[in-house]
This record gives sequence, C-alpha cells and structure tokens, in this order.
Amino acid sequence: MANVTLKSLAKHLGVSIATVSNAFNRPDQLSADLRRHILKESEKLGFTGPNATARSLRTGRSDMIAILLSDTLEYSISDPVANQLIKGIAEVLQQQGKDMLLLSGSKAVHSTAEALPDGFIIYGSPKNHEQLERVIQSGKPMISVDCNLAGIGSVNIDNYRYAYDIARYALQQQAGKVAVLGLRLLDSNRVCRMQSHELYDQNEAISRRRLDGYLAAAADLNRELSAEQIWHIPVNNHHYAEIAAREALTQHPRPTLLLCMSDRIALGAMSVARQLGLKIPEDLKLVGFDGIEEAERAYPALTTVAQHSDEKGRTAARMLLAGDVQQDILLECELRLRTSC
Amino acid sequence: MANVTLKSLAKHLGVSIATVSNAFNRPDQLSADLRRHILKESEKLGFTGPNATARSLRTGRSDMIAILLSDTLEYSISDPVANQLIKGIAEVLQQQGKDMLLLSGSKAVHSTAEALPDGFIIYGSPKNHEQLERVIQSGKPMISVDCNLAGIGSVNIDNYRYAYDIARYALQQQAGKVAVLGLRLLDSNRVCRMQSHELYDQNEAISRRRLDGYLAAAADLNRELSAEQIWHIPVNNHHYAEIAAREALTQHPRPTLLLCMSDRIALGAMSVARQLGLKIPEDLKLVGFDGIEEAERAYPALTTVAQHSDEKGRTAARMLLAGDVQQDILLECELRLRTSC
DNA sequence: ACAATAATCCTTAACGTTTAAGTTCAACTG
DNA sequence: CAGTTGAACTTAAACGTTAAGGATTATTGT
Repeated sequence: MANVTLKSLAKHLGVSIATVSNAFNRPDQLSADLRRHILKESEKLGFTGPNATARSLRTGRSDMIAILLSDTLEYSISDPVANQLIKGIAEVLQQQGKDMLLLSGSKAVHSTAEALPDGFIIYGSPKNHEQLERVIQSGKPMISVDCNLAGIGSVNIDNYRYAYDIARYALQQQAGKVAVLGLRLLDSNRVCRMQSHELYDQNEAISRRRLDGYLAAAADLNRELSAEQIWHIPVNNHHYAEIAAREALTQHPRPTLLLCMSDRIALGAMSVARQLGLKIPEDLKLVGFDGIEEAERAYPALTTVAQHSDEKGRTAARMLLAGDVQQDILLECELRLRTSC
Repeated sequence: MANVTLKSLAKHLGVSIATVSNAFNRPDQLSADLRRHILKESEKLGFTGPNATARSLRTGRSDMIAILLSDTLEYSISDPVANQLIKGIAEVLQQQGKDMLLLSGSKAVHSTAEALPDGFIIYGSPKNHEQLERVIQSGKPMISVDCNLAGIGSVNIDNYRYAYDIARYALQQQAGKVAVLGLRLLDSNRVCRMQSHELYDQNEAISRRRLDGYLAAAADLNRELSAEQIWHIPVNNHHYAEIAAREALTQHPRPTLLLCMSDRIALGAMSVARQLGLKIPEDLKLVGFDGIEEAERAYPALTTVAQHSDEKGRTAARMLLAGDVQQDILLECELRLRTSC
C-alpha cells in the first residue's frame, strides 16, 4: 500500500540501496542467489520497480519519444493522414521498447510531458511557436515530418511534383471548367474563395506547393485556373469540404473537374455531387490527395496520390532512434488511378 | 546550449536557488523587481523553466493523465469509437491544464510513461494483465471506461438494453433469416462461426452483452437465431468485416437481416452487399452499433445505436479530475433509425 | 525608542534513483 | 606464503527541484 522504494526495500532486506538497484538493472553486480531473493521479496511487497521519475532524473533518459502535433490532439488523431503517421511511428517505437507521447500544442510552460522525452518528431507546422521554441531549445534530437525547420532533419514528400502529376493527368481526362478545393490556403477559419494568387503565400507550405503544382499543370496545358476558382477550406473534414463543394458545384457554368487537396475533401465533394444528382465520373471528375483507405473503398473509388504516411512515420522514427537527425528525406508517392477520374 | 538549471541561474544571478524557484512558482515570495529581473535573465539564457522531471520527483505530481488502451495504440487511434473517446477526454484535460498520455499495452516494466501520470483512464478490457496489475498497484486514482474492474469507478453504457432495442426493432422490420456479425466473441484471430451458445461466455464482456441482447430480442419475437448464424470477427475493421459478411451473405438461403455489433462491421457488410448486387434495404436490411460519423454519411445511411463516446470520455475525465472515482455511471444512448433498416 | 510585524531572501533537507569508487574477503598464482 | 585478482557488496555523491522554517532587514504602532 504505502509506497515501496529501493530504500525501504533495502532496509527491509538488510542490504544496501545500490544492491537492490543492481538487482533490477545489473544482474552481474551481485550473486544470483541474492538477486533472486531481492526480486522475490520485492514482488511480495508489491514493488513494481525503481521509481521511473527518479530514474529519469538521474540518468537523463526516459525512453520516451514525443510526437509534437501541429493541430489539437483531438483533430490529429481523427485525421486519417496523421493517424497513419502515428501508426508508423508507434510500430517502430514499440519494437525498440520506447514509449510514445502525443503532444498537442498546449500552452503549459513547465509541462512534464514536454520536458521528459528523449527525442521529438515534429509533425506539420506547429502554430504554437512558443512551444516549438522551447522544444528546440531543449537541444534534444528531433525530426520533422511534413515541414521544414532550419537545421532539423526531415521526412517529406514532393508535394509540388505529385500535385502537378495528378493535376496534369486529370486535366487531360476532362475538358471544361476546373475548380480547386484547397486546404488551409488562407488564415480564415471559414470556407472562402481566393481573391488573387498572391494571397496564399504566407500560409501552410504544403498546400502552397500543391497549389503551385496544380497551377503549373494548368499553365502547361493552357487551361484556365483563376483565383476565384480556388477554395480555401479551413479544416480537413467532411463538414467544411461539403460547404466548399456545394459552393463550387452550384456555379454556372458548373465545374467538371475538382482538384481536391486531400482525400477527405474529395470524399466530401463526392457526397455533395451525389446530392446534386451529378454522375461521377460522367458529369464530374475529381481527384484527391493522400491515399487514405476510405478513398479506395469509396464509390466510385477515388483517383488520388498515395503518400505512404505510415512509411513516413517509420522512417522518421528510425532516423530519430538511430541518431541520424541531419538528413532531409523525400519519400516516393504513387498515383492511384481509379474510377473517379 | 548547455543545460541551464535553477542552480546555474542562481549562481549567475547571485541569489539562492530557492529564490529562482520562487520566481517561477510563487511570485509572492519575492519582490516584484527581483522576480522580473530573474525572469528576464533566465529568458536570455534560454531557460525554459524548472526541470519538469525533478519537479515531478519532488512534488509527486506530473499533471499528466494516462489513457490505458486495451488494444495497441495503432489500432486504438484508428478505431472511430476509441478515437471519439480520446477526443472527449482530451477536451476536458486541455481545459484543465493537464497533459494526456496514451499508453498501449506494452511490456516495459520500469516504464516512465507508466509511472508518471497522476491518474489513469482505463479503456476496454486490457489484455496485458501484468501492466494493469502494475497500474492498479500504484494506488493512483483511476476510472475505467467500457469495462468493469472491482473497486474502480466506471463509465459504461447498457449494452444489453440497446442491443435488445435495436435488434427488436430490426426484427420487426424484416422477416426472414437473421445473421449476427459479432465482434470478438471468441479467442480466435480469424473470422469464424460460433459452434454453440456456450462458447462465447469467456470473452469480451461488451460483445457478450450485446449478443445477449440480440438473442433475447429474437427469443421474445419467436425468431430463430442459431449459433451457426453468429459470426466472430477478430478485429473491428473493414477487412475482417468483409470476410465475415461475404460468408454470411453467400449462404442459401441468404439472410435478409444483419445485426452488426459495430458500425464499421455494418459498413463493411454494406460494401459486400453492394458487390453482390443486393439492394439495401429492399433485399437486405442491417443495423450497426456505435453511432460513428461515417454511419450517418453512408449510402444508405445506417440505422444504429448512437453511444456518445466523446461524452463518455468527458465524463470519465471529469470524474477523475474531481477525485470522484467510486461511482459507476451508465450513459444513455439513442437509437438512430435511418434507411439501412 | 523599542518591541512587534511584515517583507524578502536564504539554508537545509528531502524526493528516489544510479554509478563511480571504495571495501572486504575468499580464492588463485607462481 | 606473499601477492594478485576478482566477486560481492557498500559508500557517497550526484540528478534538479520544492517547501518548511530561519535569518536579515525594513516598517509600523505606541
């Protein structure tokens, strides 16, 4: 009941604290007999092992790796892409006996959760600069995923290239008006259309690159893609996707091709299209981005770019654990051509 | 660069360690002037605040709450129900300035992650008894969700009652053969049919109660529901759901009603039904359980029991933080009658 | 002017470990 | 048999904090 410690155990057994400690950590430092005895006795007293906090203070290690999520935890874990990434990281960590800590952008200053980990994986572009600053200050090893921070190794994909590829493919499949359903292009927390091409360059780098890819493909094929056909969607979920899709698809003339910056957005748009009685891919073609599972199961199945988020996670975790934290890695993606386009 | 500590700061500033500590924690213990000076200087040196590990060791608090997940972390975070629960918990914790720690059933013994939290929320029936044992041993406050552990407060729903209700409703809507797509009724990690009604009683309590509800409803309405029409699905995902659904729906005669123990299973079954050319709800009716978002968006929309997992999470978190850890709470659910049945 | 009070800062002892550096003593070496 | 080795254990000093209680001044009331 009362907290058992190495000290209380040592007194109870009539040996030194160090010996009890060694019984747990360094079997070679004491006789097998004594060790057995100590372990048996501590089990009897309900001692679950040396206090981890004290150990961590003393050794400077915690065997924990934190994932610093740019969005709130609630959002991150429900987003399929982040989810997949976490999955990949968890795999590697588990395998190597490390614990994983999910950190969302909290304001806490002396947070234990922030101080404890032996290393960090930074996902996305954290809004909470203060926190990121603190973490960087800590000098602990870290890898960033889906963002670039000066001096920090990273795992990314070539967003520009694959956005270009899928847009080019889509534009070749379908003539007519084109609209872009873009993710977090502006600062607004409401769905809205862009006013001019200059506006978007201060925000989220990934979306910017994807948009640049779309625009380049359109330009190369001499297709018009004006600013007012680009929608800004503040959150990657069905709700906002549907609002934007409804706006886009109720125009006259109606777009016949939707370039969607995420699969979730595309799926939301598909649902709206169905409500409007549009046939996919006859009346409307659309492409997504990410390659989430749902996209494959959707009806019709969604043409998209598969970025292997789990592999991203595994790669980042492996690099971090190997101490290989200077490289910038670009992972390959694949076009998944399916019936939606 | 080099680690700044209260001690090094104190030396540098020519004051005592305690005073620096107080500058951070107890503004009333020193003059405002000195405090300002200390804070400014520590900022200059890149000191992010007192070391959280040491603080935690000294105070015995960490301001962290852990969720002990019965499944692997990878699985839990991708399961919509667990996801929703975590979301609810995260909301409350964030609001109260606590950090959240996600713990999956790991084997580690001296795990920092396990030792640190000030309290635990136990989700599901953890398979790793050793770990659960350790956590309970710790004597820290805890609440269980979706399971019952002797002497530990809990948040649950009445699985039997709502399974009965939805089954009764469904059976009244549809005559003909009935099949159950059940979740984790047996120990097998493969999809299989049950052999007899006795077999299922050693496993997962929740599924057992839901099944009992189905069976009671069938009995009350004089409908046959034999053991071999009950499928065991080892994991709550589309893959296994489809395997089971395919088996069930390719029988002669074919079932006309599917009682599915989760929405995911139901959605998987719907996808198989579509592949088989069955019309829902004309040829086949089905109901789910859980009330996940996807169920509402599905086509046709899924009739199901909405259990408010986020509310479950919020309730559990609030109880834990309030120190109210002895009650057993039963939350209400709602039948969501939609077009799938 | 003098004790009492208040404000401000310091000393010291934990918190529960780990680990380098002893100490003891039995066993081995040549 | 002196000298060396090695196994088995102990001592003691950290790790970086917090918090109770002291010490030193400045402020107040009478």
